[in-house]
Amino acid sequence: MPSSAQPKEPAAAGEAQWPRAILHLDMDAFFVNVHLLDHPQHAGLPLVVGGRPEHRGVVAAASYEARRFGIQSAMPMRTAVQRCPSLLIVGHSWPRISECSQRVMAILESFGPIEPMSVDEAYVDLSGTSEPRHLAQAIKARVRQETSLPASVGLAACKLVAKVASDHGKPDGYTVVPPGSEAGFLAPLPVRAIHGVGPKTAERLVAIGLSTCGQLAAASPDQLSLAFGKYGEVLRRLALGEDTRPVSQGHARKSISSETTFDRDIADGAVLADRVTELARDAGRSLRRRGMAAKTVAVKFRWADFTTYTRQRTLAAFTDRDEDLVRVALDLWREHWPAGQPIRLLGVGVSGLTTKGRQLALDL
DNA sequence: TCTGGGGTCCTAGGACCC
DNA sequence: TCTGGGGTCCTAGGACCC
Repeated sequence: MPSSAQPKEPAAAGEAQWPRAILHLDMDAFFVNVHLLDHPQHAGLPLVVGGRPEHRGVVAAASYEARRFGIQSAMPMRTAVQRCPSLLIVGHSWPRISECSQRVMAILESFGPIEPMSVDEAYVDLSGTSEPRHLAQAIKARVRQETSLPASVGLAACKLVAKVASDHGKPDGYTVVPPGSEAGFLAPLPVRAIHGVGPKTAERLVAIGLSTCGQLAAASPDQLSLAFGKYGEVLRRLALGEDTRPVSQGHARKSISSETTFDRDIADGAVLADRVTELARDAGRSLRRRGMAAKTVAVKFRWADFTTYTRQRTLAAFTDRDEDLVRVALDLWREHWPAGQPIRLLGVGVSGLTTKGRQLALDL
């Protein structure tokens, strides 16, 4: 676990020219530290934010003290408690998390165009500024001053490397990767460090002898193409730190969904139908709150053995009405639920979204 | 007593149209 | 006997991320 708060500047060499300057900011153990703002007496304890073990909860965020017990996010809470019986489990405080997130994003926005990736993470485009390093330090300092929350930042000429850099220095990190030193910075890191290389891809890469970014970068295009098709070349370029994706503001939402895992698997059709109805109404509320309408409705099932199905249907027209969403969701559910089959999770989602304004314009 | 909830993107196959 | 192609829409599943 990296614990240094010292600035790290691999291959720092003179004042480099920045073709683009992209900062990635990632809040450290965000949910945990937001909780500690209001409960300072919990500081220093092994603490996690997440769902209760008796409700099949998982860890959303773990304090650094909890991590020493081998506890990580996404771990089943039951497992976490086994590893640390004295673990303190607290729920999410969504209003507080949202408020802190908005304050952080407002600070970032005052420095340049931002692309938020989640509540606790965003890119800032500092291209064209004369002193991106100083700005990166100023951003980190202002976040700390104005929110009392620690963050890690990474500065590089592309998004991929900025992201890896912010991760590299955690917690409280400040890592600059000057232009030209990207490949050297990435080379010793495991392929898993690349954003987009998950467990499956990493396993396949390791199986063909490519464990580090340096090995991936040096692999023959033919070998990669054979194993990964077109994606092979993408991977190789990422491992070299070549990434031209822009920092883009204003992503349009593509889907909205609501799902629930039951404390115990349920096989009672009446109970399940009620939950499908509630979930469809949740989706309807979300749509209307955002002033959107949807054309496709999907129902998601997860059986006791964790296998997961989705079944979707596209309508003739956009809708944001509970009545329509509930009807389609219930139809899908009835058509595809083998009566009596115990269900672990139910979900209802909508996609094919449009804003109401555009829908009205089309209707006229 | 394993395994949340909210998303995005990609692939692949079938239907359908020109 | 032949069985083109490209484009778009739709569905389902999987990898991945926070």
